[in-house]
Amino acid sequence: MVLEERYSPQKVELKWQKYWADKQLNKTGFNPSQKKFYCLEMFPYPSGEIHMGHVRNYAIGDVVARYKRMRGYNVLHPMGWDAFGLPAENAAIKHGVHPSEWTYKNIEYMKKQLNRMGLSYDWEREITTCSPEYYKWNQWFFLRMFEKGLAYRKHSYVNWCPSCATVLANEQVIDEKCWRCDSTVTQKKLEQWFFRITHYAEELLRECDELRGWPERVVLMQKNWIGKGEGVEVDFPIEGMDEQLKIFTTRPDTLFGVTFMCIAPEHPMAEKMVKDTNKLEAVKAQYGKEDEKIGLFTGSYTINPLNGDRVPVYVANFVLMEYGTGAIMSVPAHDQRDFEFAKKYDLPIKIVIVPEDRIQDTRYRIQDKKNHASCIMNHESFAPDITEAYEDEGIIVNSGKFSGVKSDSAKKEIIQFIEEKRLGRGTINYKLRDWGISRQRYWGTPIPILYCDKCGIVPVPEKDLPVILPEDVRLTGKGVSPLLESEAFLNTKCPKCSGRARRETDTMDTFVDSSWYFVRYCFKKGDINLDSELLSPQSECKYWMPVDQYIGGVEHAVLHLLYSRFFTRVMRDLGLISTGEPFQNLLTQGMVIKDGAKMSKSKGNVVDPHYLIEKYGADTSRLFSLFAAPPERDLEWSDKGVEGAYRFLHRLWGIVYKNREALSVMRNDIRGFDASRITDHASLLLRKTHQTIKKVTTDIEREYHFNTAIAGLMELVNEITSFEPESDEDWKTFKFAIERVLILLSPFSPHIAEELWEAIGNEPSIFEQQWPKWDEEIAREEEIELVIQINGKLRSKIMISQGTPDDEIEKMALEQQKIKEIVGAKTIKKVIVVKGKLVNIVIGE
RNA sequence: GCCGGAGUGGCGGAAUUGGUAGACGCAAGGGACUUAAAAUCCCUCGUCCCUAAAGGGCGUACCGGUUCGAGUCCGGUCUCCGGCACCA
Repeated sequence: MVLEERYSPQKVELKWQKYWADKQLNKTGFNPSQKKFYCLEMFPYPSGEIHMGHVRNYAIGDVVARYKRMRGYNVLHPMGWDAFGLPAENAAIKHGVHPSEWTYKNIEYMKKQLNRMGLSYDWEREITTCSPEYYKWNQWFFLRMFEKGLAYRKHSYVNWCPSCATVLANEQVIDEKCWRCDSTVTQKKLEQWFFRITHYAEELLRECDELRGWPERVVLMQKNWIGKGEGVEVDFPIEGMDEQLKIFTTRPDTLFGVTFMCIAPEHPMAEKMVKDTNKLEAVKAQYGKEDEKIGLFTGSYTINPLNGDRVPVYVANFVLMEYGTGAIMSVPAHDQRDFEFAKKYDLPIKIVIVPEDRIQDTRYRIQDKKNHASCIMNHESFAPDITEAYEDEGIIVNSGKFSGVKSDSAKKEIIQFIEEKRLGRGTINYKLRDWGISRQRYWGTPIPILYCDKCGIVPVPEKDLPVILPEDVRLTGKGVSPLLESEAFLNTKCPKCSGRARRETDTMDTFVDSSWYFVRYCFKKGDINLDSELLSPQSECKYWMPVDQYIGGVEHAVLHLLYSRFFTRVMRDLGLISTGEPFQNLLTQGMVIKDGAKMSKSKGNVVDPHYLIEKYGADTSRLFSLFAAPPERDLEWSDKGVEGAYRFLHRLWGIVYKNREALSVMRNDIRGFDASRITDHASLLLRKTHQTIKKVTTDIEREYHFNTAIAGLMELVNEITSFEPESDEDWKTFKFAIERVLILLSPFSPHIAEELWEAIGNEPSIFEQQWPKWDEEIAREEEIELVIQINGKLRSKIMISQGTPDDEIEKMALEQQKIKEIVGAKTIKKVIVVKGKLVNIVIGE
């Protein structure tokens, strides 16, 4: 209880961290009658040390959790470890330490660091994804999805790093290079396990509109990622063959402008049409290369079913097999890619859309009389002089009975025509692809599948879960997947026929782990039966889900967040949970920047949180990172700014120290005090205190604008500093102001708030206090500053009392000496009075 | 290229619904205390003109518009950042 003169954060912080842990203040209660709040921050990868991004992320989350607790919510605020992943394998290769050992050691250290920050986690719900008791359920979900056809195996092209000998996820490919070893990534065809996320494409897209608590840009990124395209599939008969070429287009209004066709190198028809396999292989090798469009004439022609045009078919490296039908119609006049291709291979260009304002230009109109087919055959272009494709809307020309129609209505008419004539049908395509989850790595969840010579693909029976990741493997970083070399793991018996079977050696993408961890937090840690826990009618999950506030970096805007939305829907459809949307509100915090760039070791601009906390303490570190910018914006790090935050806490400490005796002796009977006996200067402080309670509360509620909330607290502390109590009522007001400051500060800088709270004679813990309320009456200013403008320019200010009627305000303004001088003999045209704010006098020349 | 977001003092940022631009903090300058320094405290601090004090002009990337009044709304331009990128 004896307050030291000098604020030493180390002492204070360790003291209270121990106290909170002993008292189990952060333990989650389960009380279905109490309103709940699930506050979650994205869990870290245990790389070894926390960085400033973590400090910021977790400081924000901790403020939310502590604030909501004080607002009377039952708060779930858990933490865990995204513990599978390649860095552990790299460490193993480099230092010869087992990934498991490396990971658990990192977790131990990082947990200490998080605790040193004073974060209010309930560690009884800690998750470690690399523990069998966790990843067992990855496997369990996999089996359920396999049963439902949501997990399947297929051949596809994947990003392949030849040096690391593994598949890479899209986000691990940076400018066509491997993020780890910088070698050029190639496309490789591999058989892989996929989750059928596309099954939920429409729902995931549609329900984006329900994500009202998400930042708009993140929702938009998800929408774009899913990429719905509405169009039409059309069958083009192939000349001399009994087959049709099915194409997809979103531009049926350009169907009459088709002058050639392109198919993907992997398209089944390519091999049938192209005789020279060497040439076809050459195009295949260039598949997906963006620098150059390469084509190969197949020798075949198709007939445009709308106008009978005979058009050549090309194999082209830029046509994607994965989207649409793998075949496109090419309209060089109205698609820039087709235009470039046409120019390169000297193919005809036919205009079918003219901008509305150029419809009188005769060059575009006359073609209908000509024989299209012969024009194309003779390479006589309809539009020899254009330099680029016209991709916008306009009037349809050269398109038979559709000529003269505006392109947007032509789209509908042509689709209708196609469907009536049974030439094709309206379709929807999505850019979203199924999620490839196979990784040729060791440190991940084994995929619970067996390959039996007789029975084929056999799922591991549920009772045999988990399929344990073997410990005794050799990690070299070269050659094949490490699990392939573990004989004991690889060879097993088929559960169906008891014959010889081989295990799947690929492991799961670590994004699987993080796609449902928020559900696992709803229960205590340890080896639980998640299945029956979830299905129990009293399931804690029903109470806690969905997450009320999720906080993390914007770099997961699509991947992790989209996967989680998908997984949650799968769990819902399996009857395990009732909500489909996992995160009610999402806050994406900005990056921590220094010297204009993201902190990174290679740039040498890293601030080490360990050093920071050693020097200034957790309270200062937290306070600065919350004060320097609003959470969603990038935060420019400033060592001097940290000093400023430190000074502020020192100053507060100093005030309390100076008055410690008087403050602690005084009884806390503030509620009963007589406001009529209060002195003028004390009533100003009292008002400011109520105004600050209001400001801090509304700033937190207003999208967590902690920076302005803290600024408000600084203002109040400035006033307290210059306040000198004399009478009893003064002292009471003074103590009241300090107490409010401490409670309002406590979510931001918890330790110092707790220490000073105790020092002025209160029982800990300050976190058992209710969040203060303000009195609107007391907070209201009696007098307001009225701004007087003339023609919108500020000319004078006067003090008036609150609630002065408009006509009186007007009169007072016009009577001002200065205003009279300016107005002089000029006519007053109009006077505008804005209540409580200003008067604008409009005068003539 | 397409889709977003943002441009405010020397700096980080305030200004919540169209109503006093620059809260709060940092830096800088001046002063007090000190043998001295650090720490602390006090004052100044967008810019230009002018003044003895006062005043006044300009100012939220740039150009224009709406309005009694625009950082805020509308149209156009420029710059920076982010996402997607041969998706037919």
